[in-house]
Amino acid sequence: MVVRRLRSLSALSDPELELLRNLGDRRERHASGEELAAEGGLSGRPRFILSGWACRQRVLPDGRRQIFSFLLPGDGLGLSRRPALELSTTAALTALETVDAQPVLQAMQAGNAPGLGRALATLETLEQMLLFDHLVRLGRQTAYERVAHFLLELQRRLEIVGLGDDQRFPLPLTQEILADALGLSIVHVNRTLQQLRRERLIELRSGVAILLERERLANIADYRLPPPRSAPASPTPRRNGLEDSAQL
Amino acid sequence: MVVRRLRSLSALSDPELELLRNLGDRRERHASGEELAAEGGLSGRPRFILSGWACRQRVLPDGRRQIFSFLLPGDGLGLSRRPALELSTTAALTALETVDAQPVLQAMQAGNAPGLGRALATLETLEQMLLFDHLVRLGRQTAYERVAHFLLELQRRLEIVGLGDDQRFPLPLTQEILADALGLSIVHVNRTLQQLRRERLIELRSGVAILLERERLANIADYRLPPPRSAPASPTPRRNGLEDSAQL
DNA sequence: CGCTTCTTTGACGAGCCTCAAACTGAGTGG
DNA sequence: CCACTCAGTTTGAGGCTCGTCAAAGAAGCG
Repeated sequence: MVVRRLRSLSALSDPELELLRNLGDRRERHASGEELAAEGGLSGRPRFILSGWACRQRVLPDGRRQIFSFLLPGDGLGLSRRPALELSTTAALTALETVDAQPVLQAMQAGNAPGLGRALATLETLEQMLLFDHLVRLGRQTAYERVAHFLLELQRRLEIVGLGDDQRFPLPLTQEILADALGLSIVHVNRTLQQLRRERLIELRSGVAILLERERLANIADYRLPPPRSAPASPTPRRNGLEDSAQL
Repeated sequence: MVVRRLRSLSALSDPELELLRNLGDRRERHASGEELAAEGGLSGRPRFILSGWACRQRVLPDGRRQIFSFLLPGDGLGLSRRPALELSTTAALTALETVDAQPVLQAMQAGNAPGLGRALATLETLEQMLLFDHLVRLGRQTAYERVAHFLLELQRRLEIVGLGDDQRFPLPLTQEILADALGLSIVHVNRTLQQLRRERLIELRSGVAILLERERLANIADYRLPPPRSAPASPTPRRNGLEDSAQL
């Protein structure tokens, strides 16, 4: 999972791969709904996600909530060492399994992991790109476009780490969570999904999404995918990212 | 300007201050509307803004535009060395004056500018906080709240660098730019501003904004200011940040 | 089976957008 | 000094998108 994600960002040397594969101990499990860190920077507890979904969000005093980003298997939490402010909270959306990423950061600081350094730098850039995409969705797209764009983003991200294929992927989110991410009401998310289904663009049932017509969706949402960084991921036994125990 | 901004983030040693003050050469001027860098990372041309306003934005193929953030005097462009992707473009909103920030980055890499390192790290964190604030505005606030929140943010940021006081500040933006930042139509921005004026919460004329009732605005918009980092800025001869020649 | 959580549907209204046009102010040139 | 233009602001009318309220199904779970 993590190996796969980082390799998609930069070539890694054998010792670097070895380091990643040895991260296996120091695993941790978190229940759905658990708060992983009060701060945005998560300073001091850098981790990788092995399985499950989390999100970064802010809750307003009147109960409104805005989700900033989703964290999927292979993504990192708190990898950038920044002074922490109350930027956002990170919460597990499903049961979650993580590993300590500290050894990776140490190797980088010691200077003997240039590939990992590049990979993590690119990871940060990509995260920022996702934030920008999200701003465009919220600021300049209709509900219909937002949902389509968001589903395409998830499809792509999950395919990269080997969860799902080019049209099918796990989607363990309630419509309330979608609403809080996309800046819509639950009811309107529901109606929008129905419309996409009625038009045979997507299918959605029991935690699995299927993009029936990716091309048309991409046109609707003006979805442009990031330029590929390295060799495309090789086919892998399909997993849904929500198993009890996940690989690195 | 730059000195003031960075000092508000971290204590700086005398040599560090000296370094900043010697940045003066290698100034550059940019006309309003000019594109400063095609990429988000701006890699290779790190700069500080001495005077004028810029923004980071993305333009959709159908002409819609979303502004991600505003860059004010004292802010940096392309300071983080990230692999550049087509994340966003940076454009000057007014005539702009910048200086090369390369010497600062070099001193940091050489390891002999810990204060500057902290300052720039905090700067990045604050930038991300602004992005999150922006996401909340776009996703979960009404037009009325958005405008109020945004004006409060600008007031605070400009006060920190000594432009304007606790209720008055320069605002060289057209309503079209406001609309593209706040995810609204020009017409609706106009109506919202009128409402705020009618209710005697703000005044707006010829490039200057006045927040008549900051407290009430802050309540309306649920605006919470970031925790202060160091001593409050000392009073300074007021400037509007748009002069022909600006100080460091 | 009965609870809770999630999804779905309907009715209604408010917020915001679009279109269109008038108005203002700052140049620019005759 | 007066058209004239051009960018920006303001106003009105009308309509679509999306939110709110309410309640009825489904679906998971002990």
